[in-house]
Amino acid sequence: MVHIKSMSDNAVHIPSLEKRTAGPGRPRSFDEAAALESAMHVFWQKGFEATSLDDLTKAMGLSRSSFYATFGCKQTLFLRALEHYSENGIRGLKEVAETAEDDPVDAMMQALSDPKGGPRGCLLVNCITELAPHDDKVAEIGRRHLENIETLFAAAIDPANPDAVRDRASAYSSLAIGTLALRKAGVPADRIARTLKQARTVLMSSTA
Amino acid sequence: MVHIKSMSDNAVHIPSLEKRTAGPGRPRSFDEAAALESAMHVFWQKGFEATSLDDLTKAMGLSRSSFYATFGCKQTLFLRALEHYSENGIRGLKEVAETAEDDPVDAMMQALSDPKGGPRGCLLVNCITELAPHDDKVAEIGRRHLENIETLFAAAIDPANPDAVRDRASAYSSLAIGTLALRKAGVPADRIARTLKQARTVLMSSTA
DNA sequence: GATGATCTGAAACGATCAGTCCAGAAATCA
DNA sequence: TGATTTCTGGACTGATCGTTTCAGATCATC
Repeated sequence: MVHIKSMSDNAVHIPSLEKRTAGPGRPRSFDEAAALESAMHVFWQKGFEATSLDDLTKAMGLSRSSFYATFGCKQTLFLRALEHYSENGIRGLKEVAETAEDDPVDAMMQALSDPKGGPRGCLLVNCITELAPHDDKVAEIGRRHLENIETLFAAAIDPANPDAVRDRASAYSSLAIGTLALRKAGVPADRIARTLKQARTVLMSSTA
Repeated sequence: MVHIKSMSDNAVHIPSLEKRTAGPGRPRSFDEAAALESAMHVFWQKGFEATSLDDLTKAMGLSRSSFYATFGCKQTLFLRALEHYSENGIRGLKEVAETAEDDPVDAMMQALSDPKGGPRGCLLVNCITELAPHDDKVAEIGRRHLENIETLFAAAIDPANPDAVRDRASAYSSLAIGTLALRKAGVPADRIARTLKQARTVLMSSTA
């Protein structure tokens, strides 16, 4: 732990957000979005605390100087990575629901419980667990993410009246997220699938 | 991160386990079990990585020397703390189920979702999220813990034939654990309670 | 070619980390 | 009393941490 004056401090300066107009000078030789994506994957794999600046610069292919000139500091990059992850994740989940062949709810639960990230689970759930209790910004991003997931579930359950099934949507969401712990602990995938299917069958058969 | 040669290495030396026979010399002036308990709470609050030796010794009321003489190193203490937590937690959950006035399953879900640890959630779920993918020992302790929870649920659902309702027990367990993420993200308690109640009602009404 | 922005790589900063070691005080037993 | 063990507290090691700074190379515009 270093003197990072609480990651929750407001008004962090993010240099790269003031896009400079094309003019004289050497142009940026790396793709900022691609670098952000790479950083996200590192945070995803190792968590915030365990990710070092060397890990980041190595994965992003940047020198330390460019890193700080572009992203300000580790925490702001981290928050941007979280936002990026959330946007991507929600968009992806929406697509899963829309392109599902028969049961969109089932497809969403599958996608949440067995994410493309593999055993890394969901970056935001990881971060909520690791940091949210001590960091308001992370908590808020996490809350928004969970809320968006619930909204998608509600829409999938009853497109005509999603507000009425909000609690059930929340239950689906929580259940899928809960199975991530099983997966990370090494419980075999088929057992998790059975758990999910069982719950889905029961919840589906009910109209409550 | 330091050179901790992977926490998963086997055969870690734990000095305190060779209990010394009462003989000459100054007797130990602190309660090892109480110190372990204190350490557990620190890990619970901050996680493994973010907990420093100073945090530990301060909370445990030990000098650095006594700490290392008694517990060997941070990792072994940590693993002992996890075991201690799991035993306590399972015993407590069992008691909750046994002393529940009407619905033991409901009482268990409440206890899991709103643990005595408050916003810290469940220590083992936290550790699974933070460390299990990179640490076999943590993963194994976590897996055992989750399994024990499921067993308790199964016994509460159908004491006569718990094996038959294992999947449903797993669903209850995962759901309760999933709501911990909501809690940590700062979702209001009453909304979480509604989610839980909704799922419980539905799952209860079914015999599947 | 000059200017200016960005690049690189490396060095250095102060701080914190886990873990070791030591000297002296304190407390028990023979 | 003497032997033995644990106590405390602080100094120390070697490493890593996030961050800053700098000199020199590079590449675009004027």
